[in-house]
Amino acid sequence: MMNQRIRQQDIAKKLGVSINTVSLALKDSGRINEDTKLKVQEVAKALNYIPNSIARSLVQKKTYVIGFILPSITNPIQIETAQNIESKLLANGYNMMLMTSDHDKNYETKALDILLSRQVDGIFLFPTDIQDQRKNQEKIKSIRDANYPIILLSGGNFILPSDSVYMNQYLGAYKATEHLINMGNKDIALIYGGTRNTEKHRGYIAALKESNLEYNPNQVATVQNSSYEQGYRAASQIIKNGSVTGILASGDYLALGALRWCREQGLRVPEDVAIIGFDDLEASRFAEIPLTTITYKVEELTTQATDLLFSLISNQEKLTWIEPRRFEIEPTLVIRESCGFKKRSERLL
Amino acid sequence: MMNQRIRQQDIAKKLGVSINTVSLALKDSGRINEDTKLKVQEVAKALNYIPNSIARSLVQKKTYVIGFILPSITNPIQIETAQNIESKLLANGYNMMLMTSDHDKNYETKALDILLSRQVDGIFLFPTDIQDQRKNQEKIKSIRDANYPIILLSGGNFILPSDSVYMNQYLGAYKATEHLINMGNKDIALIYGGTRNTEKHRGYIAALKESNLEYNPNQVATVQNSSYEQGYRAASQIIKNGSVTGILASGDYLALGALRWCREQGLRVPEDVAIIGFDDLEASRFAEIPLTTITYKVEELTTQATDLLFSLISNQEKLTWIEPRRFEIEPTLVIRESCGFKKRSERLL
DNA sequence: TTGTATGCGTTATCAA
DNA sequence: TTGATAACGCATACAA
Repeated sequence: MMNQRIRQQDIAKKLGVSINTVSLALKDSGRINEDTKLKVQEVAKALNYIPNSIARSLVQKKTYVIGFILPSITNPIQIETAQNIESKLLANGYNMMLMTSDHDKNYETKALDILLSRQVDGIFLFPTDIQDQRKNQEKIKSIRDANYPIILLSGGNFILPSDSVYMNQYLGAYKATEHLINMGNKDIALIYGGTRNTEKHRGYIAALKESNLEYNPNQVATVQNSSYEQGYRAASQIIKNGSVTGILASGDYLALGALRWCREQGLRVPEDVAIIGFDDLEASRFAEIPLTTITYKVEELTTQATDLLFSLISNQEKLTWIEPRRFEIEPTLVIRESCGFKKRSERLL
Repeated sequence: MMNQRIRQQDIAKKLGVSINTVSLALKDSGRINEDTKLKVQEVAKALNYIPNSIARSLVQKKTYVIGFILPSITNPIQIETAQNIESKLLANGYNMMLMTSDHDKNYETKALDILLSRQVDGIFLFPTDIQDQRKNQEKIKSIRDANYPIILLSGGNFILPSDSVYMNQYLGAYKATEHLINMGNKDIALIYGGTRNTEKHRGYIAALKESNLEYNPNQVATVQNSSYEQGYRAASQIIKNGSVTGILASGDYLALGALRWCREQGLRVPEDVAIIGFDDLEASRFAEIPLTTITYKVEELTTQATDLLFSLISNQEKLTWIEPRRFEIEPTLVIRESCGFKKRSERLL
C-alpha cells in the first residue's frame, strides 16, 4: 500500500513544465536554466517529493543494492563482517540486502535466486558449508560467467568458481596447533564445525604430522554451532575420552565454553589444560583466563572484498575470460594466558 | 551490468505465443491451457529465466521488502532481533533491507529516506537515541499518516508517533535495582548509555526512591557503547569513587567487563560487589561468576512486531485515525550467582 | 484459452 | 534550454 506518493509528473503539472525538465532539474543537470531548476527543487521539497528508485532501476538497469548471504548469527565475526561491509557500501551509495541461509539446509540456492531476481548489482556470499559450496559451484560459476559480480568470503586449498577473499584458516589452525605443541602438549583435541571447517581440520592435522604426532579421531569433536554451550559440551566429552592436555576450538565462544567446563571440573588452565580459540573476539580478552587465539582481520578482509567488488562492477570486460582471483589474508597468533606465556600487562587501559 | 537476462518476451518468442500467455503460465494461473502452461514453464527453466522483481514491483506497487534500521552492532540483542525478524519475514515472502544508523549522528533520517525511496513495504526502526527519536518524531508521524507501516522497537513513558513493540526497560531496571537492594546493597552504581537508556535510568532512580535511598550522581557512569571494555573502564572509575557494593549495568557485556575489573582488583563477586546486567546473553550463563540479569525476550518481541507489521500491511483503513498502539513486553529477573543466591544446578546440560 | 493494449515512474534520445 | 516520445520488464483489463 504505497499511498499516493508525489511523482515528477505532479510537480511538473504544478509548474506547467514537462516531466523531462523536472527530471533534469532534480538531477542538478548543467544544461538547464538556473531559475527553473531552483523552482523545481523548491516545489519538490515543498511537496516532500521522494524519488522512486524502483522506476529508476528499471530503466537504468542498476539498483545500487548489494546482496549479502551469511549462514547465521551464531558466529559474531560474520555479523561484524556484514556490518562492516554495509558501511563501506553506504559510503559508495549502495545499500545492502541481507539474507541468512541457515534456515533450511539448501536455502543458499534460494537466496541467490532471490537476490538475482531483485537485480542486485553484486553479491557477497559466505558459504554455509564447503559441501554446499561445491553443490552451488555451477550456479556460482554461471552467475559469474554472466558478468555478475559475486564474491566468496571463504576459500581454501581447492578451486573456487569465483573471486574470493578469505582468512587462511588452514594456516590459522596450523599456527594454533603448532603453538600448543610448542608449549609442550602432545595430546591435542580439536573442537570444530565438521564440514563447515574442513580447512581448520586440515591445518590441525598438518601441524600434528609435522611434529610426528598421531592423529587421534577420539580427540576430535564435531559441533553444531559455535556457541559457548557447544564448547562446554564438547569439552566434557573429549576430556573424558583420554589424556588431553590441549584444546583447539574453531571459535572463541567454543573455546570459552570449554574453558568454563574445565574450570568447573577443577582443572587449571593453562597448567592442566591449554586452550586456544579462533577469531579474537572481545570476550576473549576479558575472559577469566584471557584466551590465546587466532585473529580474524575483519577490517582488512572487508576492505579487500569491497574493493574487489567495486572493481568488478566498474569493469567492463567479460569475466569469463578472467581467472577467478583470490585474496588470502594471513591470520596471526595472539598469545594471552590460556596456553601459558602470561602477559598481564596487555589489558591496560 | 546486468547482462542480457532472459525476459518473458524471449520465451514468448521462442514458443510463438504472446507475452501475456507466458506471464499467466509462469503465475500458474488456472485460466490457461495445461499443455501450453507446461511448455512455457519448461522453456523458462531451460533458459534459466529469473523474473525481474523490479519490473513487477513497479506495476504492483509492492516490493516485498521490509526495511530494518538499527543503531549498530555492539549490542548483540539488536542483531539477534534483526535476524529473527528476517527469518519471519522470509516465511511470508518478504526480504529485509538492513541499514545501520550509527555511522553519523543524523543518519537515521537519511536511512528512512533511502528506504522510502526504495519503496519498501514497511519499516522496523530501532531508534538510535530517545533524543534522535524526538527529532525524527514528525517524520515518523508523517510516514505513518501516509499509511506507511512503520514500527518502533523501543518505547517508554512518553508518547510515540507510531506503533511500537518493546521491552519495558524501565521495569527491568526497577526490578534489577530492587533485587540489588533486597540483597542488602545500599550503594548501587549504574553503568548505562546515557541518552540511549533514559528508561533504565528512570527505573533505577524509582527503585532507589522506593527504598528511600539517595540518588548519587557520582555513582552513575555513562558509557559509549555496550562493550566489555567500556564496562571494565566504567567499573574502575565508579568503584574508586566510593563505597559501591552493587552495580547495575545496562548490558551484559558491560556487566561482564565490570566483573572482570573487580576480579582483577581482588574484589570478590558477589561478596564484595554484586553485579547485575541486562539482556541475558549466552556469555552471561558461562561467565566465571554466572551473571544475574534481566531477560530480553527476543522471540516474543519479534513475533509481536511482525504480526503487527503484517496486520498494518494488510489493513486498508487510514492509519491516521487509529491511535498508535504499543505492545510492552515485561522483562523478568534471572537470578544466577553474581548477586548472591547461588544455584549451581542451573547449568546442567 | 489466448492476444492486444495500456500503464507503473523514471531516464534517455532526439527534436524543437 | 526545453518538450515530446520511447523505452525498461512486467501485470492487468479487456477483447477476441
